[in-house]
This record gives sequence, C-alpha cells and structure tokens, in this order.
Amino acid sequence: METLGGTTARSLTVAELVDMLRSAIVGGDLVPNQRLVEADLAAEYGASRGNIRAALAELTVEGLVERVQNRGARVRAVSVEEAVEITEVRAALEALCARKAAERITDDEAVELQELAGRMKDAVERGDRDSYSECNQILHARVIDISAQQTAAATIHRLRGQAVRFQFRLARQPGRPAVSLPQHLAIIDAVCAHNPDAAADAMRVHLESVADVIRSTHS
Amino acid sequence: METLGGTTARSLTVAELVDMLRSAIVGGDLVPNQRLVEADLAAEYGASRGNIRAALAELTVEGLVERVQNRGARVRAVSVEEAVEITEVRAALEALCARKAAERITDDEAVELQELAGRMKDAVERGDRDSYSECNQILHARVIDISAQQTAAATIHRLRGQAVRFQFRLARQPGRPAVSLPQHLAIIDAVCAHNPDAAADAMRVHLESVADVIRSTHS
DNA sequence: ACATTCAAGATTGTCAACAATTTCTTATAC
DNA sequence: GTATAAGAAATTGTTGACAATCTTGAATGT
Repeated sequence: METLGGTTARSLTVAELVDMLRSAIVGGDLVPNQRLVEADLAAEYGASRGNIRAALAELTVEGLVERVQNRGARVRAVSVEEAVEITEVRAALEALCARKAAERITDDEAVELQELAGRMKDAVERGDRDSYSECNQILHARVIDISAQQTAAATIHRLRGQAVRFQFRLARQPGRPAVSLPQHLAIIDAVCAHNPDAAADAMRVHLESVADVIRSTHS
Repeated sequence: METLGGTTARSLTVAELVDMLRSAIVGGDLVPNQRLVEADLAAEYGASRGNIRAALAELTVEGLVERVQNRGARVRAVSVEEAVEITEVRAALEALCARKAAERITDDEAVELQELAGRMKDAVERGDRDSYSECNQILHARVIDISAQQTAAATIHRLRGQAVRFQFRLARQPGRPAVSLPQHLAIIDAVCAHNPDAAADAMRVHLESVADVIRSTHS
C-alpha cells in the first residue's frame, strides 16, 4: 500500500467498490435491468474482477443487484408492487421509530423539530419544493435518529435504497405538499407531545398514503 | 461437474457453503464470538478458501457474521439490547403481516387457523411444551404466509436468524404458555374475523411481551 | 423457409499462488 | 522483572489463470 504524490496507487478494495457501485445504482448511473458484466466493471473502475465479483455478491444480499447462476448480475428492477410493499414495511418500521422517539425525545430535540415544522410551513407557502423536500428528508432522518433504534434504522436504510427511484418521482408531484404537510405536522406534534401511540399512528398513516400514491401512479 | 455413483464429486459451491454455515451458526454448532478462520473452515468443509471467504462476506451482510479489516471473521454475538430491538422490529413487521392477513384470509385458511387454536389449547392443557412450541412457530409462519408480503417476510426471516438463541431459551420458560396462549388466540380471532386493526394490535402486543421477557431475563 | 446441430466467443465459477497485515514469540536493554 | 523491539508464524487481502457454462451464429439437413 504505497501512496505517491498524494494520490493512492493501490487498487480499490471490496468495501470501496461496494460503496461506489451502490451509489451508481441508487444514483441512477446504472439503470434497472442493466447487465453488470464483471470484466467490464473491472476495467471501468480499475479494479480486479475478483473484487468486483465480491462487491456484486454483497449488493445482491442487499437487494440492489439480481444474479442468476452462470448468467451474471444485473441491476434489480423493483416492480411497482414491490415498491408498495417496501413502503408499507417502511411505514411499519418508521412508525416504531416514531413511537420510540416520542418516548425518548429531549426538550432540545423537541424545539429543533418545532423549528423544522416552521420551515416546512414556510416552504409550502412559498411554493419552494426543494426546501420542502429537504425538510421532509431531515424530518424522517431525525425521528429515526432520536428513536435510537439501530436495527430498525439499518433495515429502513437498506429498503430505502431499493425504492429511491419511486420516492424521487413522488416528491415533485403537483399538489402533494398540500396533503403531506398536515401529516408531517401531526407527526412532529405527537412526537414532541411524548405521545407514542399517536406518533406511531401519524407516521404510519403518512407513509401508507405514500404507498397509496405509488399504487395509483401505476394503474 | 461429474457425478459418480450418486454422490457428487465436485466441491461445494458458495451458495451451498452459505447455507451450511448459516445452519451451523443458527443451529449453535458455531457459537457466538467463535473465530472463523478461512483456512480452517476450508479444510473442514472440503472447500476452497476463496469460496469460504465469499460465503463469509454474504453472511456478514446478513448480520450473522462480524468482520474486521485484516482481523478476520467471527460469529456475531448479539447482545440482549440488540435481541430486544430485533424483537421489537419483528413486532412491527409481523403486526403488518397480521393486518394484511386479516384483509386477505380465505374461509379455508380461517378454519385451518381455528384448528390450530384448538391444538394450542389442548397442548397447554396437557402441558405438552413441544407441541405448543411447534404450533407457535406454525402460527407465526402461517400468518406471514397468508399476508403474502414478500418484503416483510424476507426481513423477518433474516432478523429471526440473528435472535434464535434468545427465542430458544424463552420457549421453555415455566409459566410462559399461560400468558402467551391468550395472546395467540386473540391473534387468530382477529385475523379470522377480518379485523385488520385488531389483528395488528394483537400481534404487536404479543411480540412486545416477548421483548419484555427478553429484557427482564437480562437484568 | 424452418428447425437442428455444432463450433466459436463471451461470461461466469473456481482455484491456487502471492502480497500485505496482524499476532505471537523471542531476544535484548534498562 | 518489566518493557521494548525485532523477527517468525499465522491469517487475511488480492490477483491472474484456468475450467465450466451459457450465448450467438453459421452450417446442415429436411
């Protein structure tokens, strides 16, 4: 492992390749059903085929890649039905996190969430989609963080990676903020009020409405 | 790939090794924190080190094995706190399955569950722990099956693998059937009555009581 | 024209050797 | 006697080569 002139001369490790390939898939550089030929990827990323192979194996277990015996790997294409299922699982898990967050939240964290609620209202009033979308992500991440549920967090994160494509379309659907804003505010209120049952319900209702939208965009 | 005399002469594939190692871990042949030296496993299972290595990588993503850079792999030891978290996640996911099962269950499946309820009552009356434990597993599996939720099912299955050790101890705790039987019957009643909310609540309450028992056995 | 067979090319699966890193053992200094 | 350092052993990380398998396309026969 020598380093010369600031740039590393060594080739990429398996862990690095997993991260790079994961980013490429969730980022859309590698599109669903695209074949992932080991030799090609090795050449493109400047890595050995063995390491590429190992990385693909890991991503297969993560659910981002699909492999069939002797026929190679491709980017897994999640169907609408699967995306709905994934969102429903997320609904159940994030509801759990909301429940735990309502039990554990500190006063400081509560004012932080209240501020976030203010920013979301502002963003919707101003019609600022990007800001609202960003607050949305922050809210979900913050609730999971406050809940301190490692297992749930890891599972949610993995599932999210598989369904980002659908999540993405959804965000900039016209009229969507008008229905999701009150749901988000209800989540914040319940969590800050230390009301576990209400927080879980609010989160579940919110994400199941997301699932409904995904369902309807298909039919 | 030749086969001679009914037994295969080829060495083991990585998929087979993953299955064998997983069984060995969840079955207790490989105990928590036990080091998994690649060369040793290769010799023991009659496989190449490369394949053993690939199998360990997969099991690491599954959460059954722990690896640290340049220091090898060992059977992951899940702490009591983790086991509680896992059970709480299972509670959320199996509650989702119970909800969906209540929506989708057919009349035939309903009578099947009713019969199972009868067998469970009998087993508790007779004090037949093994039979009750078996019915318990069948009930959970059947509800997941009826729900037809692939994503949730896969997630539950993976998590269960990580916590079997705790599940096992619990099953033969004295006085446990007396508290879990009514919970199981409530689940069956709600699912058969096509009552999604009640089914989800009953399942969640049941598995959160399991989580409480795990918590208490520690302190 | 259509189906079948067979060879060539492409791709994945497996393995054994080599390199790098960590851990253990032993020798040396204080 | 303890601490430090150097060397040996054990173990993991990586690579390239070879074998097995699948795919493609041309040749052949009906």
